[in-house]
Amino acid sequence: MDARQRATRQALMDSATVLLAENPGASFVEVAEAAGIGRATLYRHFPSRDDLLRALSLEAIQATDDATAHVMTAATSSLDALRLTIEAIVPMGDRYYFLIRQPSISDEQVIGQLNRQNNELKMLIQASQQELGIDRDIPADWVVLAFNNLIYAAWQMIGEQQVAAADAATWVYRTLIHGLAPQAQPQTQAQT
Amino acid sequence: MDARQRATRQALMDSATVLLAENPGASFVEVAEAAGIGRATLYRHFPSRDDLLRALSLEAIQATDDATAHVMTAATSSLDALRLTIEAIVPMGDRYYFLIRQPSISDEQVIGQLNRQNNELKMLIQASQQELGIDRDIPADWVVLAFNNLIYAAWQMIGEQQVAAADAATWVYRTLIHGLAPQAQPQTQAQT
DNA sequence: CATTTATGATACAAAAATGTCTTATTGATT
DNA sequence: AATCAATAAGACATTTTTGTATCATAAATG
Repeated sequence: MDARQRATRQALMDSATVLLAENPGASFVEVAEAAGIGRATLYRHFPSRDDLLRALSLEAIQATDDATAHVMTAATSSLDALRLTIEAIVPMGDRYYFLIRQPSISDEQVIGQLNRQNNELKMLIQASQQELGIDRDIPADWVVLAFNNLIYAAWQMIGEQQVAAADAATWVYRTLIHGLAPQAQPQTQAQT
Repeated sequence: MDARQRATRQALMDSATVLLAENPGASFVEVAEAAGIGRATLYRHFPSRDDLLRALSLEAIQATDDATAHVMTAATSSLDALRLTIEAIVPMGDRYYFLIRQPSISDEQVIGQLNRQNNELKMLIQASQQELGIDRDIPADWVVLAFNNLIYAAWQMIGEQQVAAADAATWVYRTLIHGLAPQAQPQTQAQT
């Protein structure tokens, strides 16, 4: 029954994720071309555009869950968990980017899963605020938005400037937690 | 010749900016409906979709230029100029958001203007690095991306969470420069 | 008030996108 | 090697989108 079917399906989903991340309005003709398969085959796998979007979204959500599964056990603090999460997600590239950029996800399940992920992130942030790793005066919702958009910035940086994912992840964490002003040096203060 | 023509044109561009910022793939039917005008009138003003996109882009670029025109003379330092720029742009909402979200701008002039704006921002950032307001070890391109995406985050925050633009602008600057960790207090250190 | 001019409504045509179906071919499976 | 399943290619119908043209109406200008 299956062998090349699973192969084409995976190749299809991979190329579609990349394509739709860059151009969310791409047509099914373009999706099929990008995957190097016939349009009929595309429809056989995904009867409608919504089906494809839904499958790609759920796969991306699952992939981010997998990538961050180890975080809670490995982290020494909530702030450290945040750092590990960034390091896990930034290298995922298009997969996560796809989730952010998609404007019209109307599927119940997808929306539910996205809300769950955002809530988990928010709770992690609130825990960090309890532990005084993040200022309690900052709304947790702002931290969530800043987090997501800095991840997006990292994706752009990797794509446009050819930098390593690990470097980009470092900058995301640095920006989010310490900002880009020069770090206070733990050495002799400068005299006037 | 003109009177209601300019009126409808402005109302049209305003509503189109909002609509296309939220849904970049909106059809001309939707654009006309959102503006409350006939589809024929829309085509009379903008013969093609590209014409509309181009006009909206150039208007948005001009608007951001206007909003930041005072910055260079009013700023006390490059870092202060960055702060003033954030405070000027964040309240612009959809206008600036429109510029970021539009995926397919192929117009030469628009691309040129966007590059100019990004270059001006980059030079301001490099000046801040010279003045030690921003760490010289951070790539200026990263600061540019972080800047733009945090502005975007501010727009989301204002729209979703009903916060004041001034507050959002504060958080953007705080995140970008100092990060979200608790600020070092200039008072007696806590004893163990 | 008369004339010009933008507009709304509608009709129409061309193109693109979506979705279904059939047939021959190619690649797995046994 | 024989069979079965998946695919490519293409025909076809439907819907959406885009763009043009016409005409009557309403509003601004002189």
